[in-house]
Amino acid sequence: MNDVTPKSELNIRDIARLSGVSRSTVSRVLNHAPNVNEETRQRVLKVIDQHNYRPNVAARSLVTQRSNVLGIYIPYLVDELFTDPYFAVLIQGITRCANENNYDVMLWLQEQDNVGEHLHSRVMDSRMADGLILASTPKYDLLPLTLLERGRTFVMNGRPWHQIETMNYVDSTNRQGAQQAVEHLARLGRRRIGTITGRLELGSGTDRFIGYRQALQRLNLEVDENLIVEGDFTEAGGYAGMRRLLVHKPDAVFVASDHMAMGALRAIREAGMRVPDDVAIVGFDDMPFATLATPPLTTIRQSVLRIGHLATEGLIGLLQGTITPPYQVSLPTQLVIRESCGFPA
Amino acid sequence: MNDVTPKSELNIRDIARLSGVSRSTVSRVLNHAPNVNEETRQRVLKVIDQHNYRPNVAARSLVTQRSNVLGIYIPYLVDELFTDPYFAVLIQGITRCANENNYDVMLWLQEQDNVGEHLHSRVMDSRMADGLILASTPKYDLLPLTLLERGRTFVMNGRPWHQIETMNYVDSTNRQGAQQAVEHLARLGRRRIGTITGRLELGSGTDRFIGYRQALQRLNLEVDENLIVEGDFTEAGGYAGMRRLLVHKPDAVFVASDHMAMGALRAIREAGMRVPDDVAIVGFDDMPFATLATPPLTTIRQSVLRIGHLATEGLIGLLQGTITPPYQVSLPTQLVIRESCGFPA
DNA sequence: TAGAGTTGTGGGAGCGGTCCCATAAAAAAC
DNA sequence: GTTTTTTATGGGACCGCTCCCACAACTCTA
Repeated sequence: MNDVTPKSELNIRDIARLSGVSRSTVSRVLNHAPNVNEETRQRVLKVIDQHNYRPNVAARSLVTQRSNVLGIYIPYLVDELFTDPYFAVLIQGITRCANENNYDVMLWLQEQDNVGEHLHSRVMDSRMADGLILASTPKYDLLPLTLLERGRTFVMNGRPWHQIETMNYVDSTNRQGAQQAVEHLARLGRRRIGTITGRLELGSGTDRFIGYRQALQRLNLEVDENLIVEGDFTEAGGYAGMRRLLVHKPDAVFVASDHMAMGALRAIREAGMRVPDDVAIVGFDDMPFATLATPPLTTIRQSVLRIGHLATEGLIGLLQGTITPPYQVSLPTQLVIRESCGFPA
Repeated sequence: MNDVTPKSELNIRDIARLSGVSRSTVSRVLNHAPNVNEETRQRVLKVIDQHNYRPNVAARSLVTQRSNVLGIYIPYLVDELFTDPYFAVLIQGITRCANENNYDVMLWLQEQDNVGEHLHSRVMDSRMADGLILASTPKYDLLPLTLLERGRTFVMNGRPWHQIETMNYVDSTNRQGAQQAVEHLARLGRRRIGTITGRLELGSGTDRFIGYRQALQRLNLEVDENLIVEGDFTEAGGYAGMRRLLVHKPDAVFVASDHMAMGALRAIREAGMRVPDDVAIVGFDDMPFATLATPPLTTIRQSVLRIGHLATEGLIGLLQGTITPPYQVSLPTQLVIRESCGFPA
């Protein structure tokens, strides 16, 4: 069928024979073990190099019981409508840290159809990954519990919904972030502060919403249900949400993600209103495009790259036993003031 | 170090013992081999289910010499400035098709620092993946040649720069697409048609530029070097490019990607000019956000999801011997008329 | 009813590594 | 100069699976 002669791979015995030593010695060279004569080592390395020999990973992991592979599980349809850069950046952060530590990365994405079961069994079946990172798992997704039950090692990105005491996770301080946003708007004299929430079945969505309410209460501002619209973290959701919100004439809106904020800005522009003059906007995430918005977006910064990095670092630590579970990290957020909410007087 | 007792995994012998058959029979059940008594099969399946047994992938691939893993290689820094949804969608297309065919997906991303060597050796060393998909490889990236030399199976996304006769690839008809764009602008009466090119060390960048020139020549329009600006496929590049272009007063611009077109629109807006009245714009890609632009973007559609799908399908076919190399696919593009270039009279 | 074919099952070898243990040679200690 | 320790190396067992071959029991054919 195939014209290419599959160059029969050499194995460790071949290398041993070619360099006149035993398999054990070759293995020692490969694994940087001590007690190998320098001359011998060089000889073996030369043969390895000449023949482009690479140890067979399957054989190696069969005996070591490790694969040096981390899995990323994204139970979240990468939105077709306006692809969310959040995940691209997160994946980047994870792979970078993984590669630095000599791990490769395996990817499991949610599909439209396999809403749960299929993907779960894929993830569970393939015992290929030593450990997993679960990206923003929704409330109804029970994979974390299953993994816990099976005794597998994993770190969640975003706080868990269940068994929070025992789970490993890295999260931003979403409540505090939302509070910062609302407090900033209040400080600028805004009083009718609305919100477009994120997906409430995600921890980040719920927590930012809670933070919003807490801030209003703390500031003794009325919580007007008309000024609360449920969004879904998409641009389209932000657009739709803002259109509904505008009817009730807010003078400021805390939008739970920059992505949605872009949609919100579009809706405001279309309505012929001005930002920040008529409506002030604060987003969340500080995505790369926040500075490019018109006007540039005031937002709450969280470093997604850093979240990915910390999650990976934690996972590797757990796997290697240098970290004792639970590994739980909260990353502070930061208010970034740009023009979409006007400057303080 | 670790409190969790690592639930000692059962192996095929355990399952055999527990269900009172031999390893061979369990193996037959696992692999849906014929000649297994129905009653026996059920008994074995029950034991497997009760104990959540999963065959060890390392052991299996050691003997079958297959891993059922595909690798994706992205030699392209996922841009921090304005993350390109192209890759997110491509990855989605690939993993979907891979999963449908019972393959898992491994990811290798370019990092800032490992500009070449590091990543290459990662990819080459890990013989874990049965085959690879290379996403938009630049001219100077010699990985395809190395892989070819080593006899490994891979499909390129975007046409190769070398050994084009023997390489497997899936590409859009970029030249024709660019021609469609320019011809459309000419048809609408535009004469000073400029372009912001993509990264010219990518096939797509070069081909779209070639298509632009060919179209002008075919239409007997002058090729004015002042109306040609080299871009890099980023939003920021589009913005910068358009600012330079505006000085020479084009009445239309073919922008080699929607992503750049967003930046171009921003530059035009800032300059106080109007689209399409003063400058008509045609993009390329038909990204999800093209409809959301102000004004909605006329563009050349290519289905990135489909490209990913076809590349994966091809790769799997090559691996399984149902496709004979070279596997070379060209996907037609399609002009999508929206408002950024005005409607035909 | 003997011979040939079919069906269901078990056991051995081997995939390509790692790691423990044995051992020879060299170096250090007394 | 003998004993002890260190250094360098080799060989066997094993990781958990697949696949080939052997073989028993049963069915079919003439």
